[in-house]
Amino acid sequence: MSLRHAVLGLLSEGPASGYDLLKIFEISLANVWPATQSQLYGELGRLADAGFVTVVAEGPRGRKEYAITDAGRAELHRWLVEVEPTPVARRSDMLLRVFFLGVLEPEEARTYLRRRAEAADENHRNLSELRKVVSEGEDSLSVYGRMALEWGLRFTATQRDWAEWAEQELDRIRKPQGASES
Amino acid sequence: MSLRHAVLGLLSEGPASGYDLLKIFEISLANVWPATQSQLYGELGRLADAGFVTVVAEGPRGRKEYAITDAGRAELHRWLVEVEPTPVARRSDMLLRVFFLGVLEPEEARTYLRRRAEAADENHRNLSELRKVVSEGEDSLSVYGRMALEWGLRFTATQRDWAEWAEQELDRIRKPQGASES
DNA sequence: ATCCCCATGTAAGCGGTTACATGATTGG
DNA sequence: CCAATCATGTAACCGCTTACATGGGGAT
Repeated sequence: MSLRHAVLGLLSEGPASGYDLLKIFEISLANVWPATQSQLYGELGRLADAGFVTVVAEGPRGRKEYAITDAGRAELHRWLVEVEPTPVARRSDMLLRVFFLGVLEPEEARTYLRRRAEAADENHRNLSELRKVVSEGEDSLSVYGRMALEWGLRFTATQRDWAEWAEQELDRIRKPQGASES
Repeated sequence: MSLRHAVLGLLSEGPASGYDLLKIFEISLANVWPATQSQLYGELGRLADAGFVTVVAEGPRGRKEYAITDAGRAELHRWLVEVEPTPVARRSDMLLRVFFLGVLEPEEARTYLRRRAEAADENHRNLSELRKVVSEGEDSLSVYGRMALEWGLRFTATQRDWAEWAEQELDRIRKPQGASES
């Protein structure tokens, strides 16, 4: 149930409409907690029912501006300090495929790992670009967002290095210990 | 829809019952693709309907032994070589919290990051232990399982290092560039 | 006999994705 | 006036989690 806390977190910086929040999700939280329009409006309704947010203004086109309440702030704080984060990579179909590499031809397995390294490297480059773009901005979200971005950079680098190592490892597996050529 | 391919992958090593598969999930795939009993039996039924597996034997207590079919093997192969793996860490409530570290007292934020480092280190130690346990075993699942385990080791180490870096970074954020003490 | 393990199944609920649906307002 | 954008909402579906439910068979 993190979407609700993502919303509370964003509203803790100031009031916003569902539409505003959606934009913020797209530009700044997209890489850590993507949310769809559908989900967002639903959650805002539930948050209002629970008393964690209230409608503070109504604008044109039925626009509703929400603000966080004291109860909402308390809930956000509780989530931040008391709730243990869920393990990051609990499910990975990328690693699941690794378990079954044995059913592939050696060449196919190699290609798979090679592609993992390339994909990781591409992600890494994209994040590097993103860092340049967001390097200004002294608001809280930007400052801590860069901290999260650093995680992404390190993570993708690790992923790339592992995939390259694993590709090497394939040879070791097929040509075991004592094997000498010729 | 990776559960079905996890099942196909396991059955590609030989026939097994739902119960057998459940045990294998618990001991070897638990860290990459956990599955519950409930899910597993449902999926086996659907796989049979789709013609990817068949019941090859019935044992005591209603036990049904499933084997993969040629169509199942083809589907497994297709999934392995053609389907792009989904990005590993698409959602992270651990990183989501990082975005909102600004709402906490400096001391609380520091505690949060410290705990991340500790948790990562603990995971790292657990995986190191696991590696000792599974270091034998020359079957395909063990060999490639160790490759996946190496990913876990590198990943948890990166996570720990990042959290330690981020904790340092907190100071830099609160005491900006030109600030001198006294 | 009894207890533990083997063994399979069903149902409710939750969060997320995709698609559908509608309409107002503003800028060129 | 027309298009793009603002703006909110509903419904169907899918996979995962938790809990419930039932019963047979082997070991001591």
